[in-house]
This record gives sequence, C-alpha cells and structure tokens, in this order.
Amino acid sequence: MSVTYMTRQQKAVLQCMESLNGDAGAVELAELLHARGQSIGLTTVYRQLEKLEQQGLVHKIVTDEGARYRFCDCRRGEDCFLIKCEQCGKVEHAHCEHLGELYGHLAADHHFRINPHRTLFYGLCQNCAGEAEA
Amino acid sequence: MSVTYMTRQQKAVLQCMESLNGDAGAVELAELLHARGQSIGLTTVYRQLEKLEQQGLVHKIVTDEGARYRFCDCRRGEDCFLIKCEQCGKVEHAHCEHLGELYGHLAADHHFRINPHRTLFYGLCQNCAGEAEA
DNA sequence: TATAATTTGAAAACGGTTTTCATTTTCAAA
DNA sequence: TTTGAAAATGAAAACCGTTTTCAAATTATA
Repeated sequence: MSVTYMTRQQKAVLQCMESLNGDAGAVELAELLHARGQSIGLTTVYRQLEKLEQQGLVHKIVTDEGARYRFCDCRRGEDCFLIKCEQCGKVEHAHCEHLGELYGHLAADHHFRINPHRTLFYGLCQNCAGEAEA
Repeated sequence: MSVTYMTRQQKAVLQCMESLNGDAGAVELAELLHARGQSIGLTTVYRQLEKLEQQGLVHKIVTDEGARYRFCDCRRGEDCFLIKCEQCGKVEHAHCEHLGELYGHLAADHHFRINPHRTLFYGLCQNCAGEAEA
C-alpha cells in the first residue's frame, strides 16, 4: 500500500463495514451502500473487501451459503469464536475464556496454529437447542 | 428409508466413500467412480452424498473452495476435529483429548451445542507453520 | 403382466464470485 | 498547468460448484 489517497469507494466500503453490526455478504453490502446513496459496482465491493481482509480489518467467514464479512473490532485475542446455527442459520460471535488455552495446546502439542477469525463452529444456538429439547 | 433395495449407483457411492482415505469433492468423487468403470451421473452423486449425510454416514465439510465429503469412521466421540491449512489448502483430520471438555463447557456455560463433524478450523498445519518460522 | 412409485442423468438454470477490458481517476514528471 | 503512466472502477461475460427440471429407465406393488 504505497498509495496516499483513498477513493470514494474505498472509504464507503470501510465505513459501511465499520458501522455494520454483525456480518454481511458482499451482495448484501453492495445493496446497503446503494440504499445509502453510494453508487458502487459489485466488483469493487469484492475488491475492497479482499483488501480489507488482507489488512486484517475485516474477516471473511465461509459458510455453507456463501461468504460473510465482519469488521474486526475484536482486540480480545484468541477468546472469540464464530458459530453458525445449523437450524436457524444465524452466525453468532461469542467469547470463551477457555479458547486461548485450547489453541495454545493445539499449537504446542498438535502443531496446528489456529486462526480464530476464520474458524467457524457449526452447531445449535441457545434458542434452537432449547426448542429441540422441548 | 422404507426402501428395501439399493440401486447400483447407491452401492457404488457408498463403497467409494468407505474406501476413500480422507475427503473428496463431489466432482472428484464422480471422476473416481468413472475411473473405476462405474457410470454415474454427477446429479446422482450429489443426491447420494446428501442421503449418506442425512444418515450420518458421511460428513459434509464446507470450505472456502467448495464442499468436501468424508466417510465417518470416527467412533471416538467429540475429540476429533478438522483443520484446513490456509497455506497449502489441505484438510486434515486430527484428535485432541481436550476438545470434549471445551464442547462440554460451551454447551453448559455458553449454550452452544457444537457439531464437531461440520466444524472446520482454519490455520497452519505443521509443515506450513514450520516453513513460516524458518 | 399392468400400473404406480422411485431413481436416474443430461441439460438447463442458478447464484455467488472472479475475470476481462475499456473507461475514468489519480499521481508524478515535465 | 499539461502529459503520460499507473491504479481503480464497473458493466458484462465467464466461471464453477451445485441444484432444478423433466423425460426416460428401473423397481415395487396390484
């Protein structure tokens, strides 16, 4: 990035991701931008998302129904995780204080260095697990 | 499944998955079957994989480059996990005795019931992590 | 048999993503 | 300021894994 300026489109995508609560798909994001009066081609949205991902500002989460992107406001290290409910489909972001230990163990003893920001757990969320029991 | 017979194609897909060491994509599997002299349409391969998945015999793992399927020989409960190396792209299957604890904790204290067979960790495998350090 | 139900597979559709390429914008040099 | 090179944009087309469609083939049941 030896570039000194930011294009209108770059700013728009970054801002939109920053203000985003949760995650969004690329097409969804383009629609959001259009709704806000920003004219941006879908191709450019993809390109900017890729850049932001490379800079570590945005995380790309691949699910069974396409990629989702979320702004990384997570400065809490390795204790955050993403889970997609297999029933209702929602992707949630949560924290667990034991995750760091596990990842440390996986690195030290199993030689796997986990990237928490792309790792996606599948399972049942509280709501759906509750319904399943009832 | 109130059906008493198995079609030639059903048998072929099941056998192929059973004999598979590791995981394969649907197209890959169809090619494998053709190479073995089995004539099967790609559509049927997809359909059989879906059936096998519903029966719990085969797991579908969604990665950043399409779905992969693997035969479930895992009777070891919740200690197995799947990890895709972000560098070399290989999906590995490994075991960790601490995973069960974590999943228990996530269920009890965070109300998330994890499905270990679909959950995919991203990170670096031993090889690639070694190279990164050197 | 005859008929109904299931399975198959080629072709078409689908949907998210990437590529292409001509145009526009920006930067840096003159 | 021009001017020419480099970078960014975006519409259209290509891509690719997957799903749908539908007519033909297979199998079960009457």
